[in-house]
Amino acid sequence: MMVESASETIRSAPSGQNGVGSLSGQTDGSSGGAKGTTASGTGRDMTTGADSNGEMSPAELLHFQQQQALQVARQFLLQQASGLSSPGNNDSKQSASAVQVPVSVAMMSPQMLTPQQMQQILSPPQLAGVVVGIALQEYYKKQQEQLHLQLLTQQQAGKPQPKEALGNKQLAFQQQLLQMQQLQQQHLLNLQRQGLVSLQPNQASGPLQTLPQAAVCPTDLPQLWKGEGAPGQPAEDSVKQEGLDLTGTAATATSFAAPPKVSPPLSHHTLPNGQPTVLTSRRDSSSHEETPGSHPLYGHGECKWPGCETLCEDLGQFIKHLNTEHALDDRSTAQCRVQMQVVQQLEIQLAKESERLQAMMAHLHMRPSEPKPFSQPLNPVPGSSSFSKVTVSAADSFPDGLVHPPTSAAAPVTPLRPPGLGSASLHGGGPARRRSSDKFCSPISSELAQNHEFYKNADVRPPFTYASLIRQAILETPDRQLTLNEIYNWFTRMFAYFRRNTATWKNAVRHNLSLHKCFVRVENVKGAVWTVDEREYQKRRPPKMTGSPTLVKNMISGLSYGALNASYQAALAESSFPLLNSPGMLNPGSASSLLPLSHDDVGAPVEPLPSNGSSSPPRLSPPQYSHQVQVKEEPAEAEEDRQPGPPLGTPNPSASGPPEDRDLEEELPGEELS
DNA sequence: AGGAAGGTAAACATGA
DNA sequence: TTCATGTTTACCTTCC
Repeated sequence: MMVESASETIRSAPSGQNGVGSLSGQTDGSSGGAKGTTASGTGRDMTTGADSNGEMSPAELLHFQQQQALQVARQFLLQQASGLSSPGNNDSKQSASAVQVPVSVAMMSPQMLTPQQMQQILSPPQLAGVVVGIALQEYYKKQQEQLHLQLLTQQQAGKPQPKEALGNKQLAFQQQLLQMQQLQQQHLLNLQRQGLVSLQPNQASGPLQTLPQAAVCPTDLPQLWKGEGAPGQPAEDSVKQEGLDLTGTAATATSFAAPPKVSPPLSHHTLPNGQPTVLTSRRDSSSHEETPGSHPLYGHGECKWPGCETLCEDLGQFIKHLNTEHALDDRSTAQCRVQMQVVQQLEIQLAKESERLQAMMAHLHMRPSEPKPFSQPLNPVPGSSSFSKVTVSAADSFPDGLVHPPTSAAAPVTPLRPPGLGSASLHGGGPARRRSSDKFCSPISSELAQNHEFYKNADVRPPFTYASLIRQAILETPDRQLTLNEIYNWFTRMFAYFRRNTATWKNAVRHNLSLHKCFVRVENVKGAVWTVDEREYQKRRPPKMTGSPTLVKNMISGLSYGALNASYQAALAESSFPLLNSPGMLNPGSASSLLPLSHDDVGAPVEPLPSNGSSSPPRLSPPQYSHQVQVKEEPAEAEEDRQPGPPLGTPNPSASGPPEDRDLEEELPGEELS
């Protein structure tokens, strides 16, 4: 049975059922890998093209390459001089894989690293050395290729070139290469000393191979792109990547270059559901600023070609400039290759990060103490007990009121339990059925408002009961009514968790709708819609009064709704004000929905309800549904509910309660009390 | 230990 | 017939 449900989930999810088809690809990471492969292949193609499409004469080419080599060497020496060892020696533990830097930090951090934080980690000055190493490697290879090309060209073309001249040049070039090799080795040793590289004997000749995950710091790329230019430029300036705008096509993938334009490096590559878009995202990111009359390499009146910045008045001029200055030549090709390498590195890193994200999310689906084997993160077994025990205490509002859940990296943010909430957050090893918000203080609307993005992206089961979720879904709508399918859609829209196991939770939703009296089915012209009877909902579950269960019980059984309502407020005053004051409460969606609700549910008990007689729908919450409300009518209970006159002097918000009070009232329901 | 609440599964009915 | 919707029951787990 479970298997069937799971398979159904798998089938139904991509089918777009209930309008969630757009989410179907969220967990499919294969595309990224495929694209990555494509990128690699393209890179090789480009390399080949560079070799075969050279238009410069060998002498020019050699000169050009030498200039580049010198420039790179200069930068390298600068890096050496400025000291790659940056502030934290602890960084020396960031070994071979620079990716491990965010890994360790992220894992140790109580909160997930934001892309900005990752950026800070990935692009500190010490990483410049890595980049220089890559640059050296790149240009070293290129020099070799060009040298080989030169030789081939000369042999085939049979150009009558003085052997001596060529020999001298080759000699000088080879010396240069030798120098570069030495620099490479020196650089490698330097990196090794600092722990940036774990040197392996067979890789000593190629730093790049030792840095497969090295985070290419694009801030250094301009140095490469500008390598042949401004030879007299002070080295310091070359490090500053001054004025470089990397927001063009090439740099959008690495747009975390210049500080003012700092943007999360991964955010551009991560869909809201957390899936990397890899290459497509590069296109997207480059095209996002593309307008019908623009060009991805043209923006803000200047050429966005890496290291160019040539001012162009209009697009036409730019096109002309592009065709003249950035035609297909070795230089452009080399720049492309550099850029591709950057992209490749980022893709590798992205793949690593995505993998880590999956592992983290999978981990979060298991309780830490859960000895069960690692379950399939992307397709949890529906109905399994382990699945039910997912409850990461995401309901716990973060004390700082921040929305910790990420907006870009698909919420690896672990909803870590705020220390201050103590056991309430744990709710005792909480299986999902003990939704924290149901029994404790976190209001669902507040919680959802605060962690909306998190639940939207992270495959974490929301710590709310189905009933509270359904209620929230209904209350969020202006009309306070939803069809079943709309409720489904709300679930899938709001919670990544509910984008799978559709058969399970949909059944649960229907079950809850039918089971709980607080959900009223209203026959509409179009069909049936579901509304919420707040009174029933609040009556449904008693507030968990701290320290006095008996009191609660007495209240439930003996007091009228008004008294209960008063107790709600008392409890609220004690426990929930901080939460209610949280920014989440000001969420427009929830707030807008709260006001009328308060009017409805709070006012109802005090109003002379029986005006409609006992036959009237007792749980007719929304006034607009004065028409036929049917189903699930419990006249007896309704009569009970209608015992007017809150004896305990319940504040009657329906009379003249300020909106704030109404909001508070709305948040009063038992589930939101502690 | 037992009840309450909630989650899950399933059977069944109904209507489009 | 199939599917969505709705109802109901049963069983389970967890908490109190």
